[in-house]
Amino acid sequence: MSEEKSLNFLEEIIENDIAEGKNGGRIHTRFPPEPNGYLHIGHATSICLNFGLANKYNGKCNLRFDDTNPVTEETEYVESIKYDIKWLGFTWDNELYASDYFEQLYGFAVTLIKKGLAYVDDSTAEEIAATKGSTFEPGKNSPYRDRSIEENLQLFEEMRAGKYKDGEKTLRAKIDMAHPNLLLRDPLMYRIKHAHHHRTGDSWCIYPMYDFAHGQSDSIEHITHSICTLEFIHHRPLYDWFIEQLGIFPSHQYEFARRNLTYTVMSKRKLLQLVNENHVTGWDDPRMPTISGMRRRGYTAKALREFSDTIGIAKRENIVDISLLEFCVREDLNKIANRVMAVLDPVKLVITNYPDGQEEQFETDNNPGDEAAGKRWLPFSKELWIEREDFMEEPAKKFFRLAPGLMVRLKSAYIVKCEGFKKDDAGNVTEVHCSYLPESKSGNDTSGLTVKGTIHWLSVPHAKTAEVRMYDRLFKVEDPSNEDGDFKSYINPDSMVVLPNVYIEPALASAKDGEHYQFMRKGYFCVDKDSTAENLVFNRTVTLKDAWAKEVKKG
RNA sequence: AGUUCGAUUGUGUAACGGUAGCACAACAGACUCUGACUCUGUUUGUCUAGGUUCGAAUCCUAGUCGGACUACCA
Repeated sequence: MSEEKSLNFLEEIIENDIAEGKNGGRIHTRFPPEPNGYLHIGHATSICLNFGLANKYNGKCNLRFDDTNPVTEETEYVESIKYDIKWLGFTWDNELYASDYFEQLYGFAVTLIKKGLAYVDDSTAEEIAATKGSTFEPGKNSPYRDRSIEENLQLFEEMRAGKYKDGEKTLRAKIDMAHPNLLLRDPLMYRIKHAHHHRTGDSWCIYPMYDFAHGQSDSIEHITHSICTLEFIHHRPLYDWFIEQLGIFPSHQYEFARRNLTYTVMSKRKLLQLVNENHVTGWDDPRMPTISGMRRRGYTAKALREFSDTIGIAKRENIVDISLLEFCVREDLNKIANRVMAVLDPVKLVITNYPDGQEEQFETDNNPGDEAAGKRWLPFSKELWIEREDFMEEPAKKFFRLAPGLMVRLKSAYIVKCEGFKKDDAGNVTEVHCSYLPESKSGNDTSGLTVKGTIHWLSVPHAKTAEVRMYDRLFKVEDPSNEDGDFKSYINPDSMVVLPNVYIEPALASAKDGEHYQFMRKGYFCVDKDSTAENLVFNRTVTLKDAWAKEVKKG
């Protein structure tokens, strides 16, 4: 496969810029999160994009926290964001903060005042909103719009000095109240907030608006390609206006369409609701589309990067099928996860012709696709646990498992033939009775038989137990945000089903937090951080593809 | 209404005037000591209407549909 991978539209722009010698061929991107929440899969895409582009074109990528709103931002979020980026496999060139530029930004504001391009406004928030106009109506000039430069300078200085209360005054850019782009109708540059900032403490009581900080921060850092999502496209003319009036480095912003995923929600507001209203256990609940949640669920960084690569990047609205994400997760886990046996819904299998009290050990591959993963031993005895669904009293068509008269291979052990079963008064099968073929021993099979089915099993006296949390998609509908009514009414009630007593191989008892396993024929699972010495907890990361389930569905 | 971005199979993304391709999903089959993995094959697409051209997903015109914008949030 030597075919060239085609370029996405950002790579095309970058390669053109390099070809034309723009910025001396230098490429510098940045990832600019606000430290007011946890990163989600949408951010992961942006991280992969920005860091990936820098890597590909031998450039640099900064991590810059856009921390211009002290009320919502916290150091805790800074730490979680840094952790997630590192975990995803990326390293930033500089760790920066918009708050590092507060003094410089203040200077920019003074410059604009002196050029007659900014003014202090005494209007209230309501008055400003009321005079903003609308998409079909121009706005009205503020009565304070024509204050003298000297007066503006003095008032702005007093704002900084703490002479005024929150909301009493703002600094606004003097652009055009009739501009067709609402964002250019004298946008706010500074507001008063007597609030403690996570980094600058109490040294400021005025804070720049995002729009007055973001573009200039990029400029200060000499970012060549400032990449963000489409909803900021209307802000670009404003950033360009500030940059031009200030005569500073012309960073250029490029916008791409944010990625949406089926069966989930992505907005911070909605995710926050899920957490606050206890629909999930926290930001890192394995059902959350947060990076921390997916990590806990057992998704790997490699799978997330692969997913990001595969879905590509464009400008049209989209909703990516979550099965693609799941495919990427399986693809990676298939390579790295050791196979083990676990019986989730047990029924006892008794081998009638196996001697009482006899035990054997069978050797089996940890990963048949990876010799280096090694082998392990499985204890075997007369009584085994098997999966309840692997037995049918009256077998369906194409059912290749156990039913009276049918044979299966016990994985890595013997071929057994079902001779009968026992039921309780309620009609539930309590025991399956089989005979085994001693000459069919795995690895040394002289029986000459081939059976269609192979099932997993666990020796009753040797099996240990664990708690298993079976996760499924969080919502019942593809696009919960687009349905009528409250998105939360579409939560999947079965998104987490806890199995408190699952049988596992004895070797699994020492599994460690975060380890990935494939429970053969059942799916990929990982050890949850809630595990204790007494109670091991596994999360189901994702199921295996299941052709039989499809067959059953078809009826 | 204004500004602005967009429209290629069920989903995502290519094709840069010259055979509409790739991945996922779906379907059919092969293989299988995991009904997994792997492999093979199949179905489904250029928003509409005009125009330019030997030739249009691509260029032009007009329309249609969808998104975003009217926070002292980012």
